[in-house]
Amino acid sequence: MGNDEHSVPAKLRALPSRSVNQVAIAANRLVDRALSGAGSHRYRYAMLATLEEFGPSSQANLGRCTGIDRSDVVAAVNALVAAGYADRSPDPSDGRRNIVTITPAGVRHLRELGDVLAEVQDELLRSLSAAEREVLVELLNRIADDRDVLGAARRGAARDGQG
Amino acid sequence: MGNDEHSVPAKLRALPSRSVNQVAIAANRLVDRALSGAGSHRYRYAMLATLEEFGPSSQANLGRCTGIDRSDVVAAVNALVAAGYADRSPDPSDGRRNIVTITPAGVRHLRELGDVLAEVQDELLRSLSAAEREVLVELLNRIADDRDVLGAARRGAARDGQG
DNA sequence: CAAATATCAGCCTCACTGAGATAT
DNA sequence: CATATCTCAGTGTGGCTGATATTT
Repeated sequence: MGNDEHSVPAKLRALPSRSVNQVAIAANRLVDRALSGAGSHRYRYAMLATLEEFGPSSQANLGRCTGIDRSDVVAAVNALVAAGYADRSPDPSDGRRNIVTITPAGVRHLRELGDVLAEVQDELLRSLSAAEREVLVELLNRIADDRDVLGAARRGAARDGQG
Repeated sequence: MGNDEHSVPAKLRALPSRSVNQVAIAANRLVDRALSGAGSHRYRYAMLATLEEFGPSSQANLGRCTGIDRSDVVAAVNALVAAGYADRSPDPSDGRRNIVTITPAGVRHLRELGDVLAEVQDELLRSLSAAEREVLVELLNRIADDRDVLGAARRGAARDGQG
């Protein structure tokens, strides 16, 4: 029989969509394990980071900034509020919206999770030099930005605010 | 309110695990749509490519080469056999194994899917130059190889065959 | 009326687990 | 006996859809 040692076919190694997916699987495994060990979750980190960097935000906007589905934002905000890491209050100037605000405890939690995640990235990327890591992230973000525009346009967003 | 135009926080943009996941989501969306349009599936392409490149193989080995779980290999092989793209027969020299072989129709199907996938890659990576695409794949494969060794070791594989 | 928001209820699939029967 | 293979049954969850109520 041809190949009883496991090696990946050239056709698959040369397929970017596949390589990126394999790495994403590994990355998510590491991240999810680490964050759940820290009593948190990918989505919550993303939302806390957004709230800290951009200030209070509607839930819809949180979804846009993080790429998390509107439907899942609800649950994640619930968790943040329940843990005391965020406050949710109705927007006085727009009755449709809730304004979500990060709390001091949320800021502390964000820092902790940031430390945890830094270790995870280091583990994930240990086979890459610092320069290579930068290149990788730059290329990935270029693709993500490119595709995200379409996604947002298709969904009819990217139209409110400073737009 | 801080940021009503949707832009991604720096903390998230600088997180490789996140960037890679965003791109993987976009990639899988494109690939799955295209392959299902061609009446096929990611897993089936991976297995056909493996069978063509390495020759007939046990199902367990197919799983190792493609990174597809043993459990999902069963269903994918079923589909290939039902479509006439592969044959499955018991291994005369090892009663535990099935030997899976690609058929001529399977080879033709593989080529078709290869064409479809080439277009998809081009669409996914349209914001990158040819050189950048190569760099991206090289870096991703380095990570995947690195992490895969561990995964295989943890699972107790990478022990049979040529060692 | 059209469009945006928050929420809920639920879907599908992928990656994965556990256990079994069989064979080495 | 320990280990490997194939198979099935089932799980968790991530990303997503559809619908509703509310407000703009």
